[in-house]
Parts: sequence; C-alpha cells; structure tokens
Amino acid sequence: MNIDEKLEKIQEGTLEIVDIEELKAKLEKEHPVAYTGYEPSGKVHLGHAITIMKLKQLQSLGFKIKILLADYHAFLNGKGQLDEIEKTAEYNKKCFQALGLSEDTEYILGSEFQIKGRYSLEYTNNVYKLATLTTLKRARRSMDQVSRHDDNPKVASVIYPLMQTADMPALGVDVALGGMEQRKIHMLARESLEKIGEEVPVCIHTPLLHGLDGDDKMSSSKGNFIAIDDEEDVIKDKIKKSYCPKGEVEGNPIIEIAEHFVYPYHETLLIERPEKFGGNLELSKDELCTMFDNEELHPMDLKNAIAKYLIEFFRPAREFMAENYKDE
RNA sequence: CCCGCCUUAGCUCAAUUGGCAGAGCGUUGGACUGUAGAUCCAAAUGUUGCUGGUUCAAGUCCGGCAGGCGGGACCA
Repeated sequence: MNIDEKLEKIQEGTLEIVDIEELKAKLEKEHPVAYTGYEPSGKVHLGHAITIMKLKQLQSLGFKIKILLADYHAFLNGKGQLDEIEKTAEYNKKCFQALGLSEDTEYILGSEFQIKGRYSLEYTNNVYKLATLTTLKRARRSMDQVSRHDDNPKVASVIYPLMQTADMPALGVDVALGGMEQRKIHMLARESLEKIGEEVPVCIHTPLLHGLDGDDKMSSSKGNFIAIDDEEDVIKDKIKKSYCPKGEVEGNPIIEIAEHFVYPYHETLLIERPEKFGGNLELSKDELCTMFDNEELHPMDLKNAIAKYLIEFFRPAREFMAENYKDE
C-alpha cells in the first residue's frame, strides 16, 4: 500500500488530522509510533472503542502502538487514589487487549516514567518549562472538555495538560490520537513542544459519540454508555432505552453507532422487520440515513438491528474478558 | 496565625419565635405512543459535614473539630 492510500484510510472516520502533510512525512518511517492516553475508567465503552479501532487500523498500517494508562492524569483529575486507579488500569489494559490490539502493543503506566526512573527528572524539567510558557487561562481552557466538574478547581487541573504534553516526547510519539475533546490540549501541546525544542506530533481526532440518553457525550460518569464487555441482555436493554427520535439523524446515538460500529466493517446493515411494517431491509449507510430521515424506517426496527450487530461485534471481546479477567 | 461566612436527598436549594425534614430537577415504576424522548400518573431516596452540650424537644441555640469560600495579618 502506498502512502496516499494509507493517508486515505487513516482519514476515514476522523474529524481532523493536524497536519496532513506532516502525517505524510511521518508515513515515510517504517514504524511510526502512535499513542493514545486513557485515564483508567471503571468501564471501557463505545467512545473508547472508537479510538481503539483507529489504533488497530494504524497498527495494521505498520504503526507501533503505545497505549498510555494515564494513572497520574486520572489522579490529578480527581478520579480517586492511585492504588485504586492502578487496579482499574489493569482492567482497562485487558479491555484494550480484548478489542484485538496485537501482541506487540505497548502498554505503559504513566507513573512508571513520569515519577519513576531516570527519565523522570527530564520529564519534570519539561513540565516546569511548560509551566513557565503556559498561561493559566490557556491551560484551563484546554481542560474544558476533559476536567471532571469541580466547584473548587485544583491546581492539578492545569498540571494535567502540561504532563500530557510532556508525555509525547517521553513516549517518542509521531502521532497522538484522541477524541475531539482532546483537541485543545493537543493544540497547546503542539505549540509548546515546538517552543521547548521537542518533536511535534501529528494529532488525529475522532468524533465523540452522543450518550445513549442523547447527551452531548458518552461517558462513564454519566452512565449513558454501552461497555465493550456488557452482557447481551444489557446491550439489548440499553439500546432499547436509548434516545432515538423518529426521523432525526443528527445527534442520534443509534445512528452514530451504526456509522462507527457497523459500516466500517460491513457494506450493508440487515434490518429485520415484521411483514406488516414492510419486511426486511438491507441498507447501505446512505440508504439508512435517507430512509430514517424520511421516517421510512422505524426507530424500533433500527434498534433491534443495532443491538444484534453490537452483540456480535463485541462477542470476541466479551468472551476474552470472561476468560481473562476475574473481577475480585 | 486571626476574623467572618458556608456545609440539609444523586443535583440545586427550602424549612417561621427551637415543634413530625420538604420542593424542583434527576432516578425508578406504570399510562400513552410500534423505540426512546415529550406529556400524564405513582413511588423511592436522608447519620441535616463530624462531635460534645443546653432543652420535654435541635437542621435551627452554645462549644470543639474537619472541609470550603472570602478577607486580614506576617514578610515591612
């Protein structure tokens, strides 16, 4: 596969690549490094899965993948005590493996290099340098979509983006991948890394999924997600309860799930529909959107189809988790 | 270090001179829709930050502690 073909593939399902020319240059390398950082989370859900799927694709295109289990970031973001967070990180690592990343994926616990080992001194020095270059307002603003809500915001919340920035040279990354909520941190990082003379990574942003309740963002804290290891009945139940207004494509979480978890892997979606409602359909992405928009496809029929696909899509992950992860 | 104010349901906040701890939102369950939502009906939810005291009776008054917010002082 040549570089232009790779570029095109990488762009699929992303909202932006900053910068595309830089990415092109990175693709000259035999094994460019791509990374995503995740705050350990009680549940790994569809939102996380979007980025993991993209990482899998990058892996298949020759990228070396590093996953940062960002324990300190979670700690700074008020997610609990470090020992708890590290248990959660172990669980998340299993989840990521369950989604099919290959054996040579590298999982790195943030604290391992951020505060331990010889490199931590250089790391800390970078964080301090960044601290002198970054205004409070800019740092705060970068955290708009990332910070946990806090009536009494802590200094931790402005250290967070600085550490995230310092992570990039520490991990030697060519590409930083994240959801759109990472954008402001990434843009700040690109500016700052340039200033301190470190390599500036390409940033790739994927869309955020709406919550099943129609909220702007699917997130663990809001409970409006489907987890990658949810049981079949749970998936059915959650889909059934989801917000899905008739005729409305925009911001419809069920339509979004079809876009991100069905169509990248199947040309068409089979919708099984009772005869009295018109019988079965096999729809391409465009057909589905058009029909739904025209109210020719009832939400319930769509939901049934999506639930079925999701159950199949995550079957391997679910089985992997059942076998490899014993909750204590 | 000193002074003042704040802390009540998951959230935002009520509660009269001390007199059965409440509302809205959210949650859950039903009704209505061939989904969800909206709407209607119903229900659940509390160590009133912790602690000691006064009182027949304390969310309410007094003392101590913790956390938070604001100010002052120190530096000078």
